[in-house]
Amino acid sequence: MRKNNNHEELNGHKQDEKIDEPCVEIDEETLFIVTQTFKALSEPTRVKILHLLAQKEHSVNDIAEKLSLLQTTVSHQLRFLKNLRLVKYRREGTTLYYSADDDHVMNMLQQTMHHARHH
Amino acid sequence: MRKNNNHEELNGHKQDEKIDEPCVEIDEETLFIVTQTFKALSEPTRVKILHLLAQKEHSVNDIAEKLSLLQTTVSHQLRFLKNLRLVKYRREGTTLYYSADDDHVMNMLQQTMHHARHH
DNA sequence: AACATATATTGATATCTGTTCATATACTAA
DNA sequence: TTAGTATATGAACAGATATCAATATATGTT
Repeated sequence: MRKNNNHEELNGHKQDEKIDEPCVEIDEETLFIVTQTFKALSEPTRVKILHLLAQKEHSVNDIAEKLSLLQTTVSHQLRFLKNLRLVKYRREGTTLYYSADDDHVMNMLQQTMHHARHH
Repeated sequence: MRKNNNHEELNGHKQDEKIDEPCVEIDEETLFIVTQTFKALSEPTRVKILHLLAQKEHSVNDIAEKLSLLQTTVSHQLRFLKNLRLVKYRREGTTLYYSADDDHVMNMLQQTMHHARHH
């Protein structure tokens, strides 16, 4: 593999207009965000977690128990999702309640699951 | 990793209704299709290829040249996309012209790119 | 037939990544 | 403070995978 996966170089070449035609070249920043977003939805564990959070907020342990996963596994995946701002959390004592935080992505997930179920 | 990635066991437990509520458990087949679909969109090379095919059909070599990729790399990714029925091709002599073949996925890609460009 | 072109396939390799284990941190209560 | 609970972090391992190089296949032309 020879990919440029470091998100650091987000230099500000913003003066060129972002035309929204499909024939336009994809700038690196857009490409990174898009691929990362889809990557979040490309793993069973993360999809299960997001699907659970689509109903209502859950604590880390709740998620781990409901999905039969280790607490540490859930925590790792939640960090991934939180870095992408797909989930957020609120604290209550020592418990963190996570919930979905990106309507566009959650809608895509529901839509695609529906699409997959009906062939 | 301990995942069940083989798509073979698609046993027919179809008698239970496919309710379309978010609180329903995800069956393994749906989960597999959904994650594979998103995986297709989770890599820069494949996104670039699909974005190119969003405009019009292209031959393998055209794609390779336009994206500065090796022919063999493009061929590999096209096979991946074709297995998921995201692209199709027509033959003209020795040349294969590939084109997009899944409106839902192509719309998702365009939508998400648009979404990413505007924060 | 031989040759040229376009694409596919196979194998090797390096990189990536999801999970696990061990441990650390954060908060609460006594 | 100490103990207990909930969560996060870091290292390491194993499995997955994107790319590359070499080769094979397929089609068309002469």
